[in-house]
Amino acid sequence: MHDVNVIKMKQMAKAFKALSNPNRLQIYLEIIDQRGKRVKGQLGSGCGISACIRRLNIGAPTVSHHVKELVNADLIKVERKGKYMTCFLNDSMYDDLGGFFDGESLFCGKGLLSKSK
Amino acid sequence: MHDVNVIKMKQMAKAFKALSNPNRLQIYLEIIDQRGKRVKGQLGSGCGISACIRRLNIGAPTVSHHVKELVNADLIKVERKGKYMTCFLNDSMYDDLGGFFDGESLFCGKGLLSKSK
DNA sequence: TTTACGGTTCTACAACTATCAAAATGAGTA
DNA sequence: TACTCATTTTGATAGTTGTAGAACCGTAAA
Repeated sequence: MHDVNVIKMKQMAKAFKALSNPNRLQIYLEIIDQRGKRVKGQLGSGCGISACIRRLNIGAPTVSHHVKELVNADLIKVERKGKYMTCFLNDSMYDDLGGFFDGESLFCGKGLLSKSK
Repeated sequence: MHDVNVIKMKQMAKAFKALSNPNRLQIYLEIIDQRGKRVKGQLGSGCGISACIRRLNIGAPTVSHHVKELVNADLIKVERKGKYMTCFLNDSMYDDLGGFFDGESLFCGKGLLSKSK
């Protein structure tokens, strides 16, 4: 009886996990901050990875790993421009996460859990 | 130069970590679902722990552990009613998390990270 | 082509996490 | 008091995660 909600919930848990590490959360915030946001199709300025590496107190391999996790959780997208890597916010996931806490969520008050009674 | 935002961000990371486990997320959703919500001061029906234990496929000690983590992350509150334990949503944290993703957050576009340039 | 640089992959390890079983606690009830 | 039930604590274990170091890959500039 696999509900669409169950899938979405797993996706949410994955996103929360990606945001649960302070360094990863900072990277995510930096990406939001650098206006890689609300520019579907045509990309905004985005956020360079090397900037993150410089600002955070962790090594390049670790940042690379974190970025991969954020991509894997659908929170951000990355794009290669020649030698450089730029990160952009995934707007739809950002919106989904916002919807999760707005009291109108698919998850609250119906479906998923309440059906098991 | 410890900002209030830095503290808040750590709190957020902690909350996300608490929600990053699927079972814990389900418990949280169940607590929202059972109307332990929007009833400041006077508590709603809340969510019994034994109900969670029955519905989730994990043992009582594990549920107890998860509930403690949710409390520790300020996501929920618990109250003993005689023999039973009841969980209630922490509204202010719920709102904070919602605010995180609404584009108006303290974290976006100013403070915290942008100040480092 | 050689060099430099941005970023990745691989490997390893310490620290942490989820889970269970068993024992303990605590509150109501007989 | 003794008994029962709900929940917690303790202890153990299997698995996961964050991180760094070393080596590597791709691109661009000299």
